Amino acid sequence: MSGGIDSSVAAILLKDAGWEVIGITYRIYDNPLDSDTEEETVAIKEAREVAERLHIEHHTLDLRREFRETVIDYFIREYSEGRTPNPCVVCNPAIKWTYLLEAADTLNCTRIATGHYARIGKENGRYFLKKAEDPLKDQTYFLWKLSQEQLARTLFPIGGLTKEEIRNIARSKGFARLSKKSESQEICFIPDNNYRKFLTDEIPDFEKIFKPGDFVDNRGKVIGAHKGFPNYTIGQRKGLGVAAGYPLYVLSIDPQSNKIILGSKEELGGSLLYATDINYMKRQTLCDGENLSVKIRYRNTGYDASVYPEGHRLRIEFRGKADAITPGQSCVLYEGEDVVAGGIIHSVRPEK
RNA sequence: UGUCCCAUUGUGUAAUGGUAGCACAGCAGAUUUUGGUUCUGUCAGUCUAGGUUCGAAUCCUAGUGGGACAA
Repeated sequence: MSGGIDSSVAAILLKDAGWEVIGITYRIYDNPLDSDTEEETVAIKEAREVAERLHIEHHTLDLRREFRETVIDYFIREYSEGRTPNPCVVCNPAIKWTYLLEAADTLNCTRIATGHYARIGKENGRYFLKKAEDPLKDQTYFLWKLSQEQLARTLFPIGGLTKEEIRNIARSKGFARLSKKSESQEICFIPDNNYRKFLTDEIPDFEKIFKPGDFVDNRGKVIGAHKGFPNYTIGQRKGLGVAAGYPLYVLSIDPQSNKIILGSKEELGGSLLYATDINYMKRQTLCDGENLSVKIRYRNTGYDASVYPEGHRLRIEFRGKADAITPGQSCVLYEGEDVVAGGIIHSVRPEK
C-alpha cells in the first residue's frame, strides 16, 4: 500500500471479496517526513490511515538499503554508461515482489496483491501478464521482468477496472480525498523530478568525470556543446540549446568519444534492436521470425516486428521505423493482450 | 587598395514603402508509476548615424561588420 488510490482500492476490493487482508508499506527512500509526528513519511502515514479505516493489519518495512543497492545504484550506473535506465522495471521484481513475498511467508499469507493495472493469465502451465482493462493505464510494460514464481502468487485486484471506476469505488467507500489525489508519480526517489540534478548530486566529482563535450551531426560536424552525457537520453529534444530551424533530437550517445549525435525526427527512427536479459512469460521460447507487437516505451501502442531468438538474446526487426530506440529501456513483446516476453534493449546497430 | 553582395528577436529566415510573421532554441504549464516524446501558452528583433516620404525593415548617403571577386 503506497497511500495512493490504486493500492487502497485494491485492498478494499480484496476485503470485500472476503480475503483476509494485511497491508504492507515500504519505505524505500528518505522522503519528506510528516510535519506533525516527524516520525513517518507522509505516504506511510496515509497508507496506515487507510489500513486503519479498513480495519486491516498493517506493517511498514524499511527497505532503504536494499532499494539503494539494487535500484538507485543501477540507475546511476546506467546513466554513467550512456544508457537510459528504467528503475520501475528493476524495482518491481527485485524489491516490490521479492519483499512482499518474503513478508507473505512470514505472515502466513498465500497470495500477494498490488495496485497495478494489469491482469494475469495462465495457459499450458505458464503464467503471463495481460494488458489491463483500461488501455490508458496499462502497466504491463513495467512488469515484464516478473518470474513465474512471482506471478503464480500475485493478484491484481484493479486490473479489470478503469481509472474512473477506481475513483468511483474510492468515493463510494468514503475515501473521497484519495479519489482526488493527483496521478503524478515520476521517479519515486527523486522528489523534485529533476533526475539530472539527482545525478550530479549523487555522483561524487560528477564534473570531473563527465566533462562537457561536442554535439555533432550525422557527418561529425560540431554543432554545439553538451554538459556531460549523463544529462541526456536518446530521443531528447528539450534542453539541447541548439537551433537548426527544425527540431533536433539526441540520436545516440558515445561515452568513449564523449560525443552526442543530434539529428532530425526522421533520423531518429530505427528498424532493428538487440535485446538481452530476456524473460519469457507466456511462451517458454520463440520461433524464428514470429510477428509480434513490440513496445519500446511506456506510452506507445507498440510496433509490428519480427522476432528472432539468437542465443540468450533477441533480434527484433521492425516492419516500419520505430521511434528513438533507447539502450537501457525495456522492450516488451505482446501477442494481442498477452505479454509473451520482455527484455532490455542492448544495442540498435547490426552485429555479427 | 578597387568593384560587387549582405546585415531583421539567442539562431535560421519572411514581409507590392504603410508600421514585423514563421521555425528552432529559451521559459512556463498540461500529460505521465522510468527517461524521452507530444500538446498548449509565452518572452524576445529590423547594425549605427543622417536623409527622402504623410509614412521605411523595405529608397538614398556615410559609417561599422561579414562575404565574393580583383595583382
